[in-house]
Amino acid sequence: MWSVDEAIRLQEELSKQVIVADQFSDPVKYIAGTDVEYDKDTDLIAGSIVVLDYLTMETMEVATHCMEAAFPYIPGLFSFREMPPLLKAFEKLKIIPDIFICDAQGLAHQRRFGLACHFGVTINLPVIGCGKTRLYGEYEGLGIERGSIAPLMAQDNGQHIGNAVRTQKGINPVFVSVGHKISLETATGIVLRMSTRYRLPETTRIADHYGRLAMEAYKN
DNA sequence: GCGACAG
DNA sequence: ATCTTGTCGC
Repeated sequence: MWSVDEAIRLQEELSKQVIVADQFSDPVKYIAGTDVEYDKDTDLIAGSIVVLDYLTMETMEVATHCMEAAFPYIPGLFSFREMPPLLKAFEKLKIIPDIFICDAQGLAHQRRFGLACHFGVTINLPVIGCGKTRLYGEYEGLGIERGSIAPLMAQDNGQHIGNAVRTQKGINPVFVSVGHKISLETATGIVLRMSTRYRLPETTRIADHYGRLAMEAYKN
């Protein structure tokens, strides 16, 4: 595997490849969600990818993969832990989605290379980062209404690296940032559109559900 | 040295 | 991530 130093060098190198402009087919047909489940008493992790019809939000395909975690959880090196099962699940997909939404950060990362960037650059497809909690960057003045947005600013150079987004009135925001081949504005709009009734986008919720099932099935 | 720290 | 039911508040 990678040493911590090697992993950081790789991030610094690959981060140069991130594309922050919209590069996907105009009428978006399929949107995917990714998530990774953990087992509480083993090292097993399950990667899960679900493909939804962008307009109807109907589930079109599910792909999962269970394996042993090969890298520890280190804030900032998260992708080295969760990428392996996600790539395995990706290889099983028959439908190639137009856009992915990862349950983690993209550019809103200390080296501007969170899991959403690493995954996106690796598969060379559009990816949005949508984390449940903040990793890097500061924000203030986020409104209470659904649809409120506050810029996430990097503390090291003041760069606008993401958005804190209120997907439901009075509920904690999610943190949206560019993964690859999409703009922050487009990414933010898509996350809001996919978060119709809950805090998290449907893509993430459904991926989480199937990941849980896959873990159970694998253990039995 | 102390606090922060995606899942 | 995970341990975990009812409960406080709008």
